[in-house]
Amino acid sequence: MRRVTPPPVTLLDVARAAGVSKSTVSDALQGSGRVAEATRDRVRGIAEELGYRPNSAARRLRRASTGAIGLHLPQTATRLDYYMNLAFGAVERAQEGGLDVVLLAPAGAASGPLASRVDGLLVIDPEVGDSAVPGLLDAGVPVVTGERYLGPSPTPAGAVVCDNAASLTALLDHVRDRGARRPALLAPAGASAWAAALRGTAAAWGASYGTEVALRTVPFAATAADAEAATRGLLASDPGIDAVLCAPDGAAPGALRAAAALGRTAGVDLLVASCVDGVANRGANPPVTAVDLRPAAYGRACAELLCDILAGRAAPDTVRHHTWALETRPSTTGAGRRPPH
Amino acid sequence: MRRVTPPPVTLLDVARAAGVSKSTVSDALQGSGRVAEATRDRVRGIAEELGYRPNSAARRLRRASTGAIGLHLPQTATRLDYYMNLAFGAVERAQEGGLDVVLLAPAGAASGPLASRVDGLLVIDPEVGDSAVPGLLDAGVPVVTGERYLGPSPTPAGAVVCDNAASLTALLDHVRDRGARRPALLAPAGASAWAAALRGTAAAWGASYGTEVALRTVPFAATAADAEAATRGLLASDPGIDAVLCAPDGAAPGALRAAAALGRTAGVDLLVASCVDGVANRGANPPVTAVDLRPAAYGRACAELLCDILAGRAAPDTVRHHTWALETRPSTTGAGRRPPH
DNA sequence: GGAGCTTGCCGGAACGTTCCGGCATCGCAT
DNA sequence: ATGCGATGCCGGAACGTTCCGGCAAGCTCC
Repeated sequence: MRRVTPPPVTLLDVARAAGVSKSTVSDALQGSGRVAEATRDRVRGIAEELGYRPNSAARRLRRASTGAIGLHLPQTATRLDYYMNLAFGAVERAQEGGLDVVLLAPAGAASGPLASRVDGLLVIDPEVGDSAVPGLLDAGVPVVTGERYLGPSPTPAGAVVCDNAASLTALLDHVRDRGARRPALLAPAGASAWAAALRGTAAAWGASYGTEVALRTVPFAATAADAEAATRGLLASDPGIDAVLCAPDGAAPGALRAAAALGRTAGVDLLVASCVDGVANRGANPPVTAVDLRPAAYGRACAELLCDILAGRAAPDTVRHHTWALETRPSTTGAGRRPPH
Repeated sequence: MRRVTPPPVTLLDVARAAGVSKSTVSDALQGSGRVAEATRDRVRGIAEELGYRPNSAARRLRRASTGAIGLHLPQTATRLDYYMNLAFGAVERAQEGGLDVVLLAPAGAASGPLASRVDGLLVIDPEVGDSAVPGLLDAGVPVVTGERYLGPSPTPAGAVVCDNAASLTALLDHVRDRGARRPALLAPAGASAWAAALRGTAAAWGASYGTEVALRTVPFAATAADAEAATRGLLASDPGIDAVLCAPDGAAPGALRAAAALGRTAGVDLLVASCVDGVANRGANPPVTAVDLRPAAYGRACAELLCDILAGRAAPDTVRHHTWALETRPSTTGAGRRPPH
């Protein structure tokens, strides 16, 4: 069997091997202090040769920083590949800044002394109803939220926001352009900034066109079954509806099912679109038009802002904007047009 | 503005407040050493009152353990909610053992001194082609893999495996039971244990029934489009095929699309099932029969094994088994039966 | 040629915890 | 009384790093 503990090489080992003091080694490797270039190179070489790996616990203790950031995702995230993409984007960017990302349990409560385990926190789509969020905002470390937090009290140190009003408007304009006159919105429940923006925008858009966007509330992470039921209800109470915009990721196929069951042709008779893109939309039949929030890039942006704040490169209370893209697919072909291909 | 640094309470502060030494405080809080019950309670109370939070960097330095485990997911995982569920299961269980989970970047290469940042590693569905895996197996910390690693060299300290042969057999038996006589398998590319088991099982099952299970290779994390193309190809080359088992998560809707496009009725004319359950299957039209690998429980099991190994409760080289469940849905109703409901 | 500056390096303290050995004190049996 | 083990607590060292003050040696400049 291999050695259980291949004895770790410390700074002192390198120092001895190089015939200098540990301070010099530290300075040489860190690029700090005053060290002759020749010495620096020599020390670097020896460290490399010995396979020196700095002990991160010691470093963290001394520097009073943990070298890690926490990532909190909505409790309901587990069904959405959207958040997986976002998480990996964040990990990638954090790594570039030398930071680890520790995944926080959605339940959140039982975790220990958060402040001593992470230097900062990424809180994605914070919902007012999420009991873990206040604790996170108050953990004593800088917090960057993905989307704003609408709850009371502690202001996060930063936020990266999407222009949800603009994206829903674009979606509504798009289905209108494809012939829809009575669009409906399956709006997410809960008090997230996203949900609030969508509801407000639907009302505003309706007002500006002299029509009203029918609203139906579905769970934050609605399933296809939720969307199907909501769509059936919607069409039952108002058969004139000719487009269903489905807010949550992954639920749009349910709207397609409802359409089929009610004898409507999705994409022609009844346009269907989703406010969040994801694998379920691309794989649906027909594929569903959606707003691509570019989750990986979103994750990167959040991590980047947190890195910048931690490094003092960005002021606290910085707000940055993240851009989206409209992915047009056959589910919004419209009656007057031939389906592509 | 709030104080930037609400001065951290150390062991020494508690000791002073309690009128004892720091050793006693440490012993009292850890439950170690010999401390009078009365003292222990008093110290606990004071620590609580002062809001004492142990500094994890110091603790880790002293204990020579990091208090964290790393989690590596396949590079292609970002599109699959399956891995998100698995990850959260692992986080939950790790937290019960007092461990943080740090998410490793799929690319993996650029990471620093892994061994000093984590006490152990979870490597899920390790593919031979994944260049990050050998480095992880050789990082000098215990590794638990989810599914076996088929590559050469370093043996992981533990593994949690699924009986993929049994689950695919169950799926094949199920479609046969529903009338299918010429099932086909959309098998994943790549050299993972999962892919290997599926191929082997398909061959064995075919042999035992005197028929041959047609094979078509699709990417490890195939999209619906991949599955659609593969299904078309399959049916073109052999129109007698009456069931398509789609290995990768999220791809089965493509098989449904292909069926529709070729004038077959999915669930009746052509049975469709998936070897991995996920939101895409549940939301498809019709919903797709699948093997539920219970990813959250799987993640828990992996984390639990690693915790046990780290705590010395499980021997190195332990292998544990994880159970699956067959989720029967309308996509495999079969010709002879009425679709449910 | 001495004052004053810069350069290159070093020693030691500190970060906050855990853990080991040691020292009183006390009770109990001899 | 004396010995002795158990109990309760304490002091100090150690973990490996960073960072600050300091000290020689060499340089410049009048």
